Order: sequence, then C-alpha cells, then structure tokens
Amino acid sequence: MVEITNEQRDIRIEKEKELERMGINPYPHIYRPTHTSSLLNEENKDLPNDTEKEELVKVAGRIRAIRNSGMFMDIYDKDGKIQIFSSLQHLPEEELKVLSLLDIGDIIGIEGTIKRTKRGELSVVSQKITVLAKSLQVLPEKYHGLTDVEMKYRQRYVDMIVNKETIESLINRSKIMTSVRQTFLDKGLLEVETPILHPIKGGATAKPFVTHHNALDADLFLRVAPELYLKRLIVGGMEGVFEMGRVFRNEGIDTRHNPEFTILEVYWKYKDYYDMMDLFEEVVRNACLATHGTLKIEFDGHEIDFEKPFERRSMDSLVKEHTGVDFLAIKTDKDAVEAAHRLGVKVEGDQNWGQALVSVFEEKCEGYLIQPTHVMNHPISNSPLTKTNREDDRLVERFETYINGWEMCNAYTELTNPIDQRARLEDQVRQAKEGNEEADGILDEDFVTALEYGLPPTGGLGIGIDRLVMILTGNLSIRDVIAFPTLRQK
RNA sequence: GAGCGUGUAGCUCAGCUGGUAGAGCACUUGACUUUUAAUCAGGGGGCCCAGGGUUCGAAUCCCUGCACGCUCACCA
Repeated sequence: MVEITNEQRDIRIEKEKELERMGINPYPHIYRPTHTSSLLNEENKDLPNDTEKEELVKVAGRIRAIRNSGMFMDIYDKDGKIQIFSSLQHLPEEELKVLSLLDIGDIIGIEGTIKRTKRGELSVVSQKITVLAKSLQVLPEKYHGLTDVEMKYRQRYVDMIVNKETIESLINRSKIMTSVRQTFLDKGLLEVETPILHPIKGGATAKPFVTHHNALDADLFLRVAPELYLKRLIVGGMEGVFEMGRVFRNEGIDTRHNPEFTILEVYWKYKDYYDMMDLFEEVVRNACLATHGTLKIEFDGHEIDFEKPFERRSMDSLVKEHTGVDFLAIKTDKDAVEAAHRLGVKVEGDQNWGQALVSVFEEKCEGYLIQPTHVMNHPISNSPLTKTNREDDRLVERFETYINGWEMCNAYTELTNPIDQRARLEDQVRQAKEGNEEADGILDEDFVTALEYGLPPTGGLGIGIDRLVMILTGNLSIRDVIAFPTLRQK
C-alpha cells in the first residue's frame, strides 16, 4: 500500500526518532508481563474504591484510548482492558517525555502499582513506561470501528485489532477445529495427510485448479477432495482415518463459498452411513459445547437445537411433504422431468429421474431445513462413490445434513465393489466427454485397483468446516470465518 | 459469468437541479484534571478510485476500466 501523503504517519515517525534520540529502542527484544488483564481483575476483584496496593506488576497491551492529556490510558491485551493511570505530578521527567510520545495503537508495557480509582476502575499506576512497538499507522475510529468490508478482508489484522467479533470468530474457529480433531482422536482414529497435488482429479464433482510441475513436466490438480487417497489407507489396513485440510474448487465466490476451504473427511472400517449420522451429531455437539457451553444456539434469528437427535428424512419424503409429489412412484426419466416442470423447477429435458429429484429437493425443500436434519437416500445417478441403498436400487446410502438451510456434511456407506465402482467411474468419463466440466474425465485406475485388493465395509463422512464455524460463530459470510479470504489482486 | 449498488481526510460519513470540498473521531497547539466515546478553545490535513468525454466550469452529468458488496448462475 503506497501512501502519497500521510501527515499523521509522518508525526509518528518523528516520535519514533525522538524516542531513539532519548536512547530508547521503540522495538525492544523482549518484555515479560507478570499479569494479563483477566489475572489482574481476578486478583483484585475485592479491592475497594480509592485504594492502592504496594505490589508491583507489569502489564502490556495496545493503547486504544488516551484521556486527560495522558493521565488515563486504556490498553488491551488478549483478555481485555487495563486502565493505566499516570500521575503527571509524580512521574519523573523522562517518563513524562515518553508518555507524550505515545499514540493510540502503540504497544506498551507498564510497570507500576495497582489501584482502584474513586469511580471503581481498576488501574495500574505507572512508574515505568516501556515502548514495545511504536505504531506508525493510525487505527480506525474507536466508535464506529472499521466497517469498510474490503479493508476488513485485505488488512485483517486491523479488523482484528478494532473489531472484537472478528478476533473472537477466528479464536472460535481454532477451538472448533481442536474439538473436531479431538472427537476423532478420542475414538482411536488416526489423523493422516494425503497429497494436495493430484495427478488425476477425483473424489468430488467440482472444477479443479490446474498447476504444473516443471521437473516432472506434468500438469497437476489441486485436490478437490482427499477421498480417494483416504480410502486407499483403509484398503491398506488402517482401521479409521481422518484428514482436516484445505481443498480447492475453481468455482464462484459468494457468502458461502471460498475457492479454498477446509474440509474434514473421515473413513471408518466396519461402519455404515447410520454410524456416520451418529458421528456427525457428536462432532457438532462437542464443537458447540466447546464454543457455547450449551447445545441450543441462536443463529440469524432462529434458535437451533443440537440437543435432541437430528431429524432423519429421506430426500423423497421431504419432496413429497413440500410438493405432494411422490418421486418413488415415478418410473421414467421423462415423467420425472415433467413432474419437476409442473412444480416450476427448471430442469433440462435430457436429465434423468435422479437429477430431477435432486433439483426439486434443492429448490423446494432445502430452505426449510433450519433445524439439523439428515437428508438421506440420494438418487444413484449423482453419487458415483456410494453403495446402493439396501432397500431401493435407484437410491444410494448417502446423507447430507442441513442446518439453517445449508449443506453441512456429506456421508456415505462407501462403495466397495470394484466392478461396480469401475462402471460408475466410466459413466463419469462418459459424462465428461459429453461436456460436463465437473465430471472426472480420467478414470483413476489405481483407485479401482486398490478396491480390487479389497475395501472392507466402510463408512465415510465429509464435513464443511467453514460452514460449521459460521453456524457456531453466528457469521453469515464465509469470509468472516476465514482469516484471509480470496480477493482479487489490487 | 450476468444484473444492481458503492468508492470523498488515517477512520466513519455529509456534499441538493454542475460554481474546484465539510462534520465527528484521530492528529496538532493551548487550557483543564479521577477520566472511561473525558471536556473546552484554536490549527493543520484531500490525485473527491483511475482514464476519457460534455461544459466557460465536474466530487457532482456521460462513457470505459478497476476494486468491493448484494442478488442470481455454478457449487460445499
């Protein structure tokens, strides 16, 4: 960022130089505070008004407010505010000089005694001021804060300093990731890593990013899903594995999509999709407790209840409930497309029964699924990696859990039959040749070979971590839960 | 990718049917001193997103571009 003129920055640089002329390094190597704001408050919660203690403490933080010509300063550390009281009559000349060179935004350390003022504000009475980082940039206004969304995302550090909700969301993101990880580790599942650079795109229907390896002179795809590698680990003998990591999809950007996002995938031997429903519910409950301490939360004006078991509904039953149309009674692709058209749902004429069902579901049902709901039994046509439903061979054993109308996860009883798998992937290749950009154009032979060695019955679950964080932090935009969301270069 | 909207001081925003800029916070000088959006008085600070055009004259009207937001499309 190139500043042409900035008077206030020039003044701050001059103050920085003045500190150096006084023999003070405004960017020292180390400072060790003895107290955080919360510890200070905890230890002195019973200190009466207008009393001072003799104990010397050291605190540190960023100056956010200066009042009464420096007599009062508010500094903030990770836990909150500490008021600094500087008695202008009692501080030595040198300290007064340093005080006069401070600005809002500077990070300072204060050594002094503890006092509660007449008005009841716990304060540190400064005896020694140490500049820890002279700030050369002016912070946004204290009252309105930073509202320019572009600057919020481009200079997230400023947003974090000024807007408490921003740093809190990012802290909660970290807590949620820890909770999710711990839920799996507690069950004995192994955290693993698989390639991000894929020679063949696979594992999800999505447009990939393509990159190039010079020494190999080969194009590689940034992964759209880790699925096919994780299943190989199950073939190899691991009992259960999970990976939490970044995947990349070359698609549009909006409030619910970022080109790179965090997915968690877990595969567990001798489990099916019913087990994955229980597993997902446990993951969500633990993460909710880790961030809220309760299982009922408010989101976008709705109370969302994670306490009771999530509703389990088949896709066709939801469609029937909201439209009156029973897709299971429809036998041909043509009739299915016509049924969709009668409901006002746009479906291409050449689409099949399953695509029509999914389209109607997405348009007519999704929005109603505010409370956690497992939507089960998708049509087979767009689930190439899923085992056929044991009760209806037009369907598969798959579910997606919806919260607030958003798809939060995607889980299967994994397809393990290598012959069936080959046929389904060959169908994808056929679709790709017909122009479907998201279908996999090259069959991952090695993956099918792995299945030929024998994949035991396995349950798999993929969770959109960013969306889980959104729900649990009350954020309506995915950009607010990703520290550095993708933006155009300026 | 399409439609709509926004872009003015470090930040938050005014700026009418065109006459080359204002406020609050912040900064600065001074006053004051137990304040907590401290207060009071003075002062400084603008490539008005960029480039074209219309006009005697453009922050303002028109065109093009850039960035961001919202809605839609694709998707998780």
